[in-house]
Amino acid sequence: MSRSGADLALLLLGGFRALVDAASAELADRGYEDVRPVHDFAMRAIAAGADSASELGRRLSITKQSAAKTIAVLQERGYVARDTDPRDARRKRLQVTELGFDVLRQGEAIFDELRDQWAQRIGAAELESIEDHLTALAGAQPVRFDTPGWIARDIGEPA
Amino acid sequence: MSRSGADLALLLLGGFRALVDAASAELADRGYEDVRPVHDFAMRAIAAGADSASELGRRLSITKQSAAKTIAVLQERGYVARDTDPRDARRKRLQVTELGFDVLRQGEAIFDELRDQWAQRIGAAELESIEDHLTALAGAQPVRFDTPGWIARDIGEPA
DNA sequence: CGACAAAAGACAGCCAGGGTGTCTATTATT
DNA sequence: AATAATAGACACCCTGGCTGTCTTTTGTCG
Repeated sequence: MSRSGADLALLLLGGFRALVDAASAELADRGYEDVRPVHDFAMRAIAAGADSASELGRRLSITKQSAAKTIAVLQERGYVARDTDPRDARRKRLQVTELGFDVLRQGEAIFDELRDQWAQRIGAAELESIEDHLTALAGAQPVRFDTPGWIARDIGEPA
Repeated sequence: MSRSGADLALLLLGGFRALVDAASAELADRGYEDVRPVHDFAMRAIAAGADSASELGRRLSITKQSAAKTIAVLQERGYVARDTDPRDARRKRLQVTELGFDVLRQGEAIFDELRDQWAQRIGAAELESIEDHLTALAGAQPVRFDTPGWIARDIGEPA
């Protein structure tokens, strides 16, 4: 049965949301109710070397001001620390805190568990085939993870 | 090569965005620069029978107030008409205009063209296999298409 | 070395598309 | 007839994006 292009797009979105919603719910169950997917993603980038608002903005393909906003939230919640950069007085250097790393580790484990479940349901080879195809079709572009609103929202919806 | 669960989620999102961004850009090229994916989706639901703000909200799994907001935008732009419902004085009956149907038809054609391109790149059977698997994994859940911000944004990003 | 350009972060205000709360009018149910 | 449920309108809020502006600091160039 051949589907419409719009159905395909919605299936991809549905798959994404199934994973992300499940991961967010599990993280909330583990005590991290205030961690949105975009926060997790930003922390990953910071942990990977984006140690300033401007660099984080470049990594996430968003403006430095938006990045700074996210950083402020993460700092407020104790996931990220921000101090002056000894090498450059203009900059503030970012670091993921121990708490932040704990979120990252747990998030990683949860996502991998969810993926395993998918592999068990459709077969590991099939899942890898999907991943390879998607990589070929869309994986070359850096995916923009900007997720205002819905993906950053509290779990427990819809209204 | 086995990937992480988070990578899988991002691949799905990347695929979705590749399709949606391309479709939005093409629609804009055809003169519909003010049509966001969420607008297209809302119009589909209205055309399919969601003839009131409350029903549209239920279809999209959003509040009636949010639905009303989207409707107001669509009405303003001439894609949807809203008049009193002769059967129920509480209601406003919604209808997609001719202009709105034109957007829907073009959007449909564009998405199908994009899907065909994918089928040509990875093979029609492979693409259908992906669709079937995704349907099995996540297709049973109504996907919430609420897309504040990024997906509703103008084409031409990132900044 | 000085002038100028580029970069950093902070501050301010704006936006889209979600949300909640409240209200009045209408319809449905008991 | 009384009450419950529903509709839309209005108001305000939120998140995570955006743009513009500013001052300070660093880098580049003549």
